[in-house]
Amino acid sequence: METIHRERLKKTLLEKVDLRDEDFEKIVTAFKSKVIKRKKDLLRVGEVCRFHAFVAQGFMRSFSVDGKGADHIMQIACEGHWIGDLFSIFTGKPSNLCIEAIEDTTVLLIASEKLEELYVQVPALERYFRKTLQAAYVSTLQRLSSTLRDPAEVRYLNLIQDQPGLLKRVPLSYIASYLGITPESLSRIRKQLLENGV
Amino acid sequence: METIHRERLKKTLLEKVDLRDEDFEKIVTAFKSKVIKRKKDLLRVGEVCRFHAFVAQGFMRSFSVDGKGADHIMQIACEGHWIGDLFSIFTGKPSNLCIEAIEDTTVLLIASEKLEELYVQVPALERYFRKTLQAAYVSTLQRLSSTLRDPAEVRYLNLIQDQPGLLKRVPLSYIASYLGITPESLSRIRKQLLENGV
DNA sequence: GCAGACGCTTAACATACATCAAGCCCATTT
DNA sequence: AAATGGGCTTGATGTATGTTAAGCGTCTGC
Repeated sequence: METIHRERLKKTLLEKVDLRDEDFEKIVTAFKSKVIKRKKDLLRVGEVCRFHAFVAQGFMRSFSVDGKGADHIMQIACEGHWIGDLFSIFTGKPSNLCIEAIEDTTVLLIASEKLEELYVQVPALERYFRKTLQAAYVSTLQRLSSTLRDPAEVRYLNLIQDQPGLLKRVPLSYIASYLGITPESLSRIRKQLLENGV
Repeated sequence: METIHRERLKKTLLEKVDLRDEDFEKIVTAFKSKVIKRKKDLLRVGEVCRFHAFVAQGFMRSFSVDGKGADHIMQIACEGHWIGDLFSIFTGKPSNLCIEAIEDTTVLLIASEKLEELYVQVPALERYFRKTLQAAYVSTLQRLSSTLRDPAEVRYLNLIQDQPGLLKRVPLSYIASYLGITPESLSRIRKQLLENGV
């Protein structure tokens, strides 16, 4: 594993918990790195997801495909974030999601079983994941709330305010899908905003 | 605390983890019961939520109010389920939600701080809440996914299939709000379904 | 340098759902 | 029994978003 990716992982863990160097060494050996080319996938619909993936460099997305073949993006994960299908990991059932690289991406993978074992040896790691899970849950609740009550224009503005980097590196069609609208609708919304000087 | 409510709590915990009687005794003394009359609230917008509430009997709902004064129901919790504002509990910030009784309801309250202390004394309790949190998160992800991809009719059918009891005890206007539509729209959807003999 | 694919935009039209306003049914109060 | 109010439905109309189809740049592989 390249040093830069190790350091990226270490930095991310240290943001939430204290970790002795020897603990980090134990942790890092449980990961293996993998490069995924743009538009290639890490998980396909129907497979059981047995890993958590840490995005060391690049962008990944997870999405489901509806009856008409349209994508619906659940998550967009950039450097320093995790991606996986928690439904499949926790229940052991086949995933309804596809996980794929948006650009050439390096992920660090850890088997979910292995992670459970590490929890016992390194309690700080369990604390890290509990905190991360809590934060992700709260953020999903807010996304749901916003989806239920705000029009697409407001959701778009909130998104680019929270994650300005997205616009630069992710196609607009993906952002539209993440917001739950079509690329055409997003295009109209953006035009409207431009005309009003926002 | 009435015996029937103690037993309701005990039964719910035992569904997910093993628990010695003495541990349950330790746990149960940390709760205090409270009766909330129909339409009265347990938490108001702007307050910091410092508790988890176990619904021992009755129905509670949590909702936010938008700029036009319309409710948007985030959660409907019946007997054996938990309700609270995780955003506020985890961040310590004031809540954007109101939590209120749908019918006369008995809740068992535990301070979130107290719960943290109990985790140390009774590891099985921490395991219980971790599992519960995971399940709730996964279920929220699926609700979000459905909200993004399915029309309201499908979401309604899924809801009454998963929780048939709701229809009997919760006003349709609340179900509409939970689905993210108006009561008028839900009424039309139900009419349509009746005409098609569903 | 060119063909093709991709990402984005635009326009015309269709649909799902919201809004506004009215009225009905049923339970509760008087 | 009449009056009241809440919950639900209905109809007419409005709006946000979807659908279909076309076109336009830009990048990329050949």
